[in-house]
Amino acid sequence: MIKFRFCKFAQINSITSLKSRIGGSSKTPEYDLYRSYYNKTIEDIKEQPGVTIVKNINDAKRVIDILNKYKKQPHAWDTETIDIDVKSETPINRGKLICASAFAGPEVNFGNGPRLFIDNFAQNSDLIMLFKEYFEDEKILKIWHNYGFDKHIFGNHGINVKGFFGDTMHMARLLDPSKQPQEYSLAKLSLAYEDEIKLVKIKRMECLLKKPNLTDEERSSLQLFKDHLLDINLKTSMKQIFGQNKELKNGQVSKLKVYPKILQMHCLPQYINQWIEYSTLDSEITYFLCLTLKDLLNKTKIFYNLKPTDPDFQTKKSEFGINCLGDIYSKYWNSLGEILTELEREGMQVDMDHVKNIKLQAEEDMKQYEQNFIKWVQTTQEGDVSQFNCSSTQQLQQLFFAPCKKQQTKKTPQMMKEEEEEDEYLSDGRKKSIRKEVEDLPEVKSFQIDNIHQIIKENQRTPLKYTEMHIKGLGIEPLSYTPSGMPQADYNALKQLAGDVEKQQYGLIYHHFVGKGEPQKGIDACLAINDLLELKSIEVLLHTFIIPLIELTDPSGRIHTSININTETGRLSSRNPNLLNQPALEKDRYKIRKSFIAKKGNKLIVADYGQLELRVLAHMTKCKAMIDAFLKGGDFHSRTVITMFPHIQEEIDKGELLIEWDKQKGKAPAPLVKDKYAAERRKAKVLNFSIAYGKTATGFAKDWQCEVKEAQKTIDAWFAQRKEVEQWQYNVRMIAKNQFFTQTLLGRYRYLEKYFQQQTRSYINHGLRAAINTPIQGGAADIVIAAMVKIYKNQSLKDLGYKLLLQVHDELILEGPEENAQQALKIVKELMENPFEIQLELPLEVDAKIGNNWYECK
DNA sequence: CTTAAGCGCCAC
DNA sequence: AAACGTGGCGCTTAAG
Repeated sequence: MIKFRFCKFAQINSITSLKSRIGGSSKTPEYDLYRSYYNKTIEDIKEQPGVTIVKNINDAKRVIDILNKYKKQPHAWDTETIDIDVKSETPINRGKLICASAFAGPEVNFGNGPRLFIDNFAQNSDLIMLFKEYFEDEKILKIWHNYGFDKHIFGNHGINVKGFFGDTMHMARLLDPSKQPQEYSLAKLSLAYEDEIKLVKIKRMECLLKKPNLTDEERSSLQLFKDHLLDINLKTSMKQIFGQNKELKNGQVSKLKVYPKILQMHCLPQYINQWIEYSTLDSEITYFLCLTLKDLLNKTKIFYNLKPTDPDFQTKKSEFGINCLGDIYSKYWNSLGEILTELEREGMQVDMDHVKNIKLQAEEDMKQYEQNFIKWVQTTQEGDVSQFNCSSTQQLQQLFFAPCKKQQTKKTPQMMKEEEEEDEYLSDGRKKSIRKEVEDLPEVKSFQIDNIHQIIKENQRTPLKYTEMHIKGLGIEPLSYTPSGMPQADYNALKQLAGDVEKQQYGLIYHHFVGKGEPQKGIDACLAINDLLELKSIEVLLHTFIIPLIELTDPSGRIHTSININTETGRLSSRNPNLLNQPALEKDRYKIRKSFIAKKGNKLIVADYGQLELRVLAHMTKCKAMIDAFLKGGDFHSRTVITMFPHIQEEIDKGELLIEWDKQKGKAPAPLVKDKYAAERRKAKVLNFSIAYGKTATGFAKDWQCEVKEAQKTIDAWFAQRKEVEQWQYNVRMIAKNQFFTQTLLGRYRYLEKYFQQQTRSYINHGLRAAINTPIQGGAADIVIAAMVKIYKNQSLKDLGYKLLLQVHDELILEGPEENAQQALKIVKELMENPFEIQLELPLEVDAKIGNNWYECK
């Protein structure tokens, strides 16, 4: 092999010399360099047995004919991309394809065998466009791993991929949602299901070899596959194949691993063969993994609400007409896979003027609070602390609670696991830390700060970049401790220090200063901490919501979050940015939800399920009291209150108290529960929500600031009328303990071995809480997913121009033409209230609103 | 420069 | 013996 053919090339042959071009423009000198070199590389590629390489138009045309010839069977695809940082960026309008690989079955011979590699770089950079018609043919089914990503990348090339057969990541999630998130990578799954995949491969081969009308082409493909590919079952990670230990200047080898850039692997002769092997293996594994997972999903039967002792255990279908996980996939999750990509691409329109406005406002508001607080901190310190960082937890811990001893921490299951594990190394060669031991806080601790005054230390000529700031602790008794044993400096703790400043009920720090005979200082401290709390709350809004919104909105003014199915309960999650945790209305001081708007001429429809999880609980437990309360309607928590307190029930019976009153009918003839018994109602509400989470008396006592006994009495009062819930929870816990799983409304499984294998109480308790929570939370997710599928498939909504934009756990957001809003709203409500063919034990209620922005619709 | 841990906080 | 379930993510700090 001729290396360094061009002199100038030496500079990019070294892995480290090339600065990351990821996310950059492809019209750069570096790219040109790759292009010029690549022409030669691609000509010199060694043909690998079993792999067909497409490197010109003629190859492409020939291969497309073959793909079309096998259009009756699904084809697995995978892509490799540049110009995108996959960790932090949406692939929408970002990222380009440099090659694609396919596998359509071991018998499908693309010329040199069943693995297909399509080049799409340099002189071939539009080769993929020849496949446009193929990809857009919805009759030809394609298999993907993490479909959303590839679909968007193709979208960037103007190819609207259709014919979605399945996503192996979603299949694996459905089959077993209880793994760590990183365990769903193609590499990890191929390892986890290695044995099953091998069997599927062999069976497939046997079946194909028996095929009566096998062509010569097919026979030779099968032979190539058998000789060269059949035994390759595991995908090695890119890091493993291409990672090298960095060479230090002194010639030693560092533990630091370095990796070539994607383009280097694609373009440099020393990588290209391995690169092609690596890329084509991806689609081949996706193909067999899909067959394997489909099989496993179909084999995983669902017998919900049936005990093994029931006579029809083996034969009875679930009430939803679902026999196995495979049915859930084909009925709901397959569509969901397609729906999520559409939500992502559609995105939400952002009112940039509003966001920029509130950004300025927030920054302005923060200034004064920050000044006030730091000014106060300065009064407690001898040295200069003008650079005190209010966002630093450590500095706050030091300021308030030092000196203090760290609390002895109990070993968490996580720590026990870490102790057992062998040393793990991080990608940069560092040993993965085994949870650092924290130390006691000294009275004075120093922190590194920017040397803004350009102070020059003794024995130094120039000012160093950093200098030190010393913080002397006030020595307040810590109120609570973090898991690592440090004093907690969260909202709760700081609030207790400050007290209620408005009401002049000063908090613990006031008493601290009073003890020292300085009450005025105490008041000042409370005021300062109060300002700090204000500052922190604004900071959170600014940094978690406002700034990311500005940074991540695309040039056309829409924001595209990426939506994942990656929770253990089957809920969705959202990233870049997370749009599912927008501040609740009460906390949204800058009305951030007003930033999410409908396009001009459009309206948003926001449709919420009312008390969805409680309804799922009522349905699954068949709890009479709860179902009854829901059927009667009105304020559910008020209804809960009256069943818990007999004297309140009496007042209702006598007509001295009302559950609800329509204000349009004038003044209420009697007081309402939510007014007269506001405190009780609040408790009932918390109970209603928290019991599903498995919260205990101790937890309630802490929240309500009462004795555990009293909390237990309230809980008992709740359960007294809801015996079915108690019984159901008992049953579910028993199944969890004995069989290590729990099931959602639709019968999806969540496996709990990991909680019960560890024999620590904390882990087991966690498992038991997860067991009773998952059916409810996951059941609610099942309902919303079913509703999304119904909405997506509804022709009337399509005709009205309404499209789904987002799901927020129990809420769906759609956008469409203003003139059709009322009509669409009716349909959406109807579909959401009837997500299944069957009716539940109680109706589902949906509250839907029309508005110009998300705020208006709430 | 990078990565990761720890903390804290947002939602349902 | 623990004490409320499911997530994403920004910031600080430490370390290679």
